Amino acid sequence: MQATLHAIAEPRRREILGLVRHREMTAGSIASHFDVTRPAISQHLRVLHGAGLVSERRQGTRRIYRARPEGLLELRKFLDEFWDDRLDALKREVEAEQENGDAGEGPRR
Amino acid sequence: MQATLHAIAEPRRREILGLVRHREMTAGSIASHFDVTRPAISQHLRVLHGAGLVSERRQGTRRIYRARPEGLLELRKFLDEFWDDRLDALKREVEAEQENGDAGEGPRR
DNA sequence: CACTTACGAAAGTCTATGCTTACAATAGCC
DNA sequence: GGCTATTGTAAGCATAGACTTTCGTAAGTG
Repeated sequence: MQATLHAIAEPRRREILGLVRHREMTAGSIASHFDVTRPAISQHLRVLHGAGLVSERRQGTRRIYRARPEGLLELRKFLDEFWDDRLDALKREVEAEQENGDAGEGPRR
Repeated sequence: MQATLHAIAEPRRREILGLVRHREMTAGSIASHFDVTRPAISQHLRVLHGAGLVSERRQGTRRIYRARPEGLLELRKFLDEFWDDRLDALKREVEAEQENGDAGEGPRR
């Protein structure tokens, strides 16, 4: 998950993901969408591939990339758990507050 | 969302989030869980707070922090959309493949 | 008021990283 | 075999960022 977060924390890499989200693209055509040099994009693609966020397929000398949404599964799970746990905690707090119902307490803070 | 990703891409900051996920904590008690200096944690807390991932409350000279799961909403949405879109695309591809049913094509790749 | 406690802010250091300019590798074409 | 096209790799550079030490600040306490 560290690799996933590190990969998508970089704006350019998220843009790349957006490009290959629906269709396959060669490294070259991906690079042509940006104003940085091709090797820079190549390095981003390596990071994305290393994190399992894109698949790489070779066709002759071309390399064809495509988004791999499964690569985001672990992160999604992390966020969902965090979210649920926190909401549960809020719920427990509210309930505890109601149980020791010392009226006239007034709004805290 | 850039701020959110930047914030949680750092492992130490995720640990901090884990600490204050269920309970409030002062900056000092948070820092005591790590082997780096207190100012380092203070800087992490500033990043987390700037990204809206923790709330900050002052009580005398103490600063009390707590996780703010709402701060993850936008990122969750981004991931969900990405996920759904991509699965939809896969579905469309499979259907298209079935429609032009040239049998004997065999498994690709 | 002096003293302590609990912090953040500022400045400097060191590493990580995104970028560039070479260069190498591999596949097709004549 | 040469030639071109498409791409990754290597090395170097400049900026970002995580950390440290030092200092400043605000709230209590005697």
